[in-house]
Amino acid sequence: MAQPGLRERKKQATRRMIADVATGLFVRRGFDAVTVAEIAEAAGVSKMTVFNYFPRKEDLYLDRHLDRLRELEAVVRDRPAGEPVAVAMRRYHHELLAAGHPLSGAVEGVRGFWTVLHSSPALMSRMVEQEHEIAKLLTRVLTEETGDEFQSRLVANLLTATIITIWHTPVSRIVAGEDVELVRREQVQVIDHAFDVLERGIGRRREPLHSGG
Amino acid sequence: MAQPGLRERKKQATRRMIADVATGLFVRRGFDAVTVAEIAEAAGVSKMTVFNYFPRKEDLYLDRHLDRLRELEAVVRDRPAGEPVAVAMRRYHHELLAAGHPLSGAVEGVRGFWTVLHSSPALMSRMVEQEHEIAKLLTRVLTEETGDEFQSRLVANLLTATIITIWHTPVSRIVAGEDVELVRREQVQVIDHAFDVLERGIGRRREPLHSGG
DNA sequence: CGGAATAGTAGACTGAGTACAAAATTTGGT
DNA sequence: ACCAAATTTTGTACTCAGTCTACTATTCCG
Repeated sequence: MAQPGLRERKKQATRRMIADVATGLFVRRGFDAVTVAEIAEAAGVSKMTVFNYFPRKEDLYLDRHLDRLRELEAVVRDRPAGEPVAVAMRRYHHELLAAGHPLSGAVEGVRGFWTVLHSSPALMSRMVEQEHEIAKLLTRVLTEETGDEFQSRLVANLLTATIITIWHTPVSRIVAGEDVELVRREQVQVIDHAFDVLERGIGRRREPLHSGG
Repeated sequence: MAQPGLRERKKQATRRMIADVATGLFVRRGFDAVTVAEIAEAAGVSKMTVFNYFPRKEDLYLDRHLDRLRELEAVVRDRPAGEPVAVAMRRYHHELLAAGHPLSGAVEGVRGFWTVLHSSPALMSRMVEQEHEIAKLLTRVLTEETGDEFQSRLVANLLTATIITIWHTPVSRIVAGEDVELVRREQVQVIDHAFDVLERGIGRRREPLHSGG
């Protein structure tokens, strides 16, 4: 079994350290007001090293992207045989929420995260690009599975739109000052409603969301 | 009535001229190989003037974006009372196709356009950002109409995913070398199939796309 | 230990985008 | 035709992200 080895462990530590230093500076002073040279200096490392680990400045802040991609790929690939993707994805999001995972969006920390994100067009742009990469990933995986590229891309794009909406909803509510615990509780219905619409289509009339129950 | 006036007419002419010069250079030599300074020089204008008209270099190439937003907004706003958005949007895309409009995607010119687009990550990123702006626009218009922001965002994002897929499909087929006329003819079904899935959901089994008929 | 990989450094360079103040042009009124 | 205000354009200098290259330090493994 591939024991990481000193070299690999040092690399991961350096990577984390740089990202943490950078995030700290971004949160305190805003994304645009911090230069990469400053980050390098504060992290005790050369500017080139920063770019070695993070090809773009924005990636210093949005550094969980690869993990997310890997997880979403696993959700699709490892689902029970014959189970529709939407079902697996719905379950996954319920689990994220139940586990209090930051990516569920219904978590205290998103307030600060979102504020920094919104302060910089460059960061927003990169985030949108990452969402696009989710769609590309899902397209690829589904195409491998079914062989029908058009249908796969359509489903992948719709699925991604659903995922994005599910994330955006609690985040904007929390940023708007709503109670985190309340948002968290109602998020169960948000997830179910979004996937209901995805599975049954926007052409069907449905109950309004907060109709009690 | 506000006759344009010399000043305004000159501005529009200058804008067009700069965009045309830039596009010409991009097509001939690739997006990244052309500097803004060069474009300015070739257009007989200062670099600052270029940035006056186009805030980002990428906007020199993707300069129809505002027009597109305005049209999509009109499609939603001016649809017959009570008609579902998806129906209006489906009709609009059939009309684009029938009119041989470049934005239908099923047109000879997309080959060159797409090649340049794909050659540059910066351009691709900007295009994705523009697609995101479509979703934001639709969210805003639908929210104004219904008052339900969550539902509006969900529908807007799904609608945008559908639109994107509808555009991407003929483009990638044409780039792959398929016959433009064939793609154009089959695009009618692509549009209908995509909107069927949007309206009826991905949970329903449907006929495969090319089952004849 | 010692040579091969690999990680990190220094510093110069490119090019997008901004700041600012001076110069040119259009406008509308007289 | 002329003038003054408003607006557009320009030149210049600047900042900063990101790249390139040649050099040094560290880790790996036999």
